[in-house]
Amino acid sequence: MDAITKNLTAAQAEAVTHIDGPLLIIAGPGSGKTRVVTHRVAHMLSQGVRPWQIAALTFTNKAAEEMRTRLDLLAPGQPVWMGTFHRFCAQQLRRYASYVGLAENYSIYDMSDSKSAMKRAIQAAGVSTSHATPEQIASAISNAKNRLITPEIMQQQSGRASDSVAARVYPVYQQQLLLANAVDFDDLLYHFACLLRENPEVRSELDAKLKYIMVDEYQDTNLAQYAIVRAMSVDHPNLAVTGDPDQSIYGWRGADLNNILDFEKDYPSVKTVRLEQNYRSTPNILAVADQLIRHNRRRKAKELYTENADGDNVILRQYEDGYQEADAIADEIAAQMIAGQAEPRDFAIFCRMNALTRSLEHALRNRGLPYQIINGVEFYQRKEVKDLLAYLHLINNPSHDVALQRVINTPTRSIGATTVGRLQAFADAERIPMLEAARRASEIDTMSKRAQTMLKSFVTLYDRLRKKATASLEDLLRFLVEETKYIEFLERTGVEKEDSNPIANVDELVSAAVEFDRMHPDDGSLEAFLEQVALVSDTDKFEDSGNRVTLMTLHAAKGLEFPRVFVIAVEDDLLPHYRSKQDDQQLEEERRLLFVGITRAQQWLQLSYAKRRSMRGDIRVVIPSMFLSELPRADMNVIESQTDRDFFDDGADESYPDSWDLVQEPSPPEQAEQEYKGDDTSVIPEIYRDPFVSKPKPKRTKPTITTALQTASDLLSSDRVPLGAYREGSVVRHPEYGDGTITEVTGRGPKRTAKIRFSEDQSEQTFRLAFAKLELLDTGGD
DNA sequence: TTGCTACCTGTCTTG
DNA sequence: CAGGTAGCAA
Repeated sequence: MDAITKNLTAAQAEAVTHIDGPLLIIAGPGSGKTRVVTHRVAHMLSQGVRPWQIAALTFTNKAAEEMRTRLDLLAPGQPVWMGTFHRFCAQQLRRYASYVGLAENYSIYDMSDSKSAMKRAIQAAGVSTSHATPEQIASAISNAKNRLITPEIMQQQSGRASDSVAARVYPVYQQQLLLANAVDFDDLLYHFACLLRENPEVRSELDAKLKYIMVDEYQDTNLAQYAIVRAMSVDHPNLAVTGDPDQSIYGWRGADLNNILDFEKDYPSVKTVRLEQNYRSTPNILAVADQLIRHNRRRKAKELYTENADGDNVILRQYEDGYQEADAIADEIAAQMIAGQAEPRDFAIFCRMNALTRSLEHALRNRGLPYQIINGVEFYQRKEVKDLLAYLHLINNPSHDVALQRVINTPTRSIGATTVGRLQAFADAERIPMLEAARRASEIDTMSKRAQTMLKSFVTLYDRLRKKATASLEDLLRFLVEETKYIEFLERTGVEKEDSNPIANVDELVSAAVEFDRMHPDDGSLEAFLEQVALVSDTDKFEDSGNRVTLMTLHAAKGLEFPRVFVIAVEDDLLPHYRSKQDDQQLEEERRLLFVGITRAQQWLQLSYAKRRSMRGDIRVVIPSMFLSELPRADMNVIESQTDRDFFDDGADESYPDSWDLVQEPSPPEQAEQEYKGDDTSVIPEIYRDPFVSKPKPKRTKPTITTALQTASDLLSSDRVPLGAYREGSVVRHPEYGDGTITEVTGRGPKRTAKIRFSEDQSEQTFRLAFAKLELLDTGGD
């Protein structure tokens, strides 16, 4: 026993000291899995294993970074390869690109890229979408790739109608991707797996080079990932996998639970270590989690236990509706913070769908509580960012047809759908990329002279940009924005943009480029930047640096832990999701999802549901999740909704939280905000500084006339006049219309509206008070 | 041929 | 509620 193993339990040490031969670590939640993995690497290094012989594969960049950080504490600066499956495959494919028909500068299509590529392929295949939507076709093809089914094999299998449609699109789609020198996410795994299968010399070379392979979250591997790992562990079967069948939540994207359940069959000489002691949660939380997961049939029995001290009971709480839920949770967070028990970073709020974070967001913002949302509208998905990235993609890879179609008329250059369609037809006929087709525009006889001229000038612009390809990213981006007059384009078209600030996003992208230049002084190529961008996910943006409440989906929560956790909307049709209720396996996966959520909590946990919830416009009566009835009441406090407000009595206004309505009575939430601000103001502005935090989105309700923004700073600024101060006779000033007098006030909450007669031209306009940029000059009353 | 508006439809989780 | 599409005006 050396220094590395001395602080470990017997089971942990057993796993850490096992170097050669297959190893299966069944690691329950909070069992110190990362600790074991990093100590194991450190131990291997101390025993003479060379760092470049080790590769650790994870599912998220976050997990890889965590591993890297913790290993650096034990064995600083060792070049052990750590990263996601997708990044690993992307790098290998750069080396072996020609083996699968790609060039080394191939592009990685993101979801929306592959979606448009799919649509084009469906068209080109001449397939009708009346029996299968493009999404269904895409999903069938994705499933095929995850199971390493080639287009030829898929065509031979006479499956369901949607499959046979997909089988016809599949080869066309792959053909077009190859022509565009591009891959989708599934291809990264698929191509590399096929490469290993068809090229024994490459396989054995990598097997020998990477003698020690580790896979994290092995329960989430699909067949392609399984095959990749398997292929690299034939001559040197020193494969160590960690996982927990109870935390498998990616079945819907091809993960095969059998990979871990049958690991012992695949590798007969395997050593299996079970880590069952939990170091994270209180016994109460663990008991609830354990009782829940016992209802699953397809699992390996596991005894979870902890020596941690008893904690608070788990709270199961009912609310009237989603808004009350949001307000009450925000109040609870504020209260726990004021009581000095906790700070924002201690809290996490989990939900099944991203859409559910909206009301929470609003409630937290109203109280000045700093928060971060892990998904939402992702920075790299925003239109202006995607536009500029598309230019970069096209500069890096002239065959990138999806990028070309995005930028060819952005900013508008009078190259419309018809022209693009003809260009595409010509490209398809000649089997050339569309940019190449544009160069030969004069050969396209169906095309008007005008369109040909426009295409020519686009190609000229492109060639000018392309000359800058080897400059620094910052220079390239600035040149690009300048040459395309992109800012002017945004200013011209973005007048009605009410959320987000597109120009600020452009600046943010430039900052990201500057940062990348700085971090990669040597290898800072355009290609590396684009790969980086393609392979970061929303989940990876989680940072513990800022002191903020975290909102995220249950899927994103895996692998993380928080002292205090709320799981919201534990309701039938949401959790379990209604599309999962038909199928037993899917239902069990939903149960595991809740299990993952519960086991993130260290000391305090609340599960909640509402009596009714408004979903996509209308309000529905809610049935609590069946999972709630499976939980042991001994470790829980069940709290039903106290207030019994009659929903229909109040009409539509009920659907807005009370805090909107500052007119009638000062609501408790506002008081909470005041108190909290007095207590500690330092945390509040922080959220608005961090460029990588999703910006608080203003409520989407469109103002009737005004284009004024309801910005977060408006909501937070203490000098904001309460809406109740606006009444008939008040004199106000509007930035555009000048001074005027309120002639009429109607509505409540966000709908509270004032009619204003402006003195300048005697015109009368109507404004929503919550949104209009009005300055109150005289209340006109007492 | 382009660009805008109004309607319609689907409906989740992600590298 | 939001993105995509169809239909219409310029």
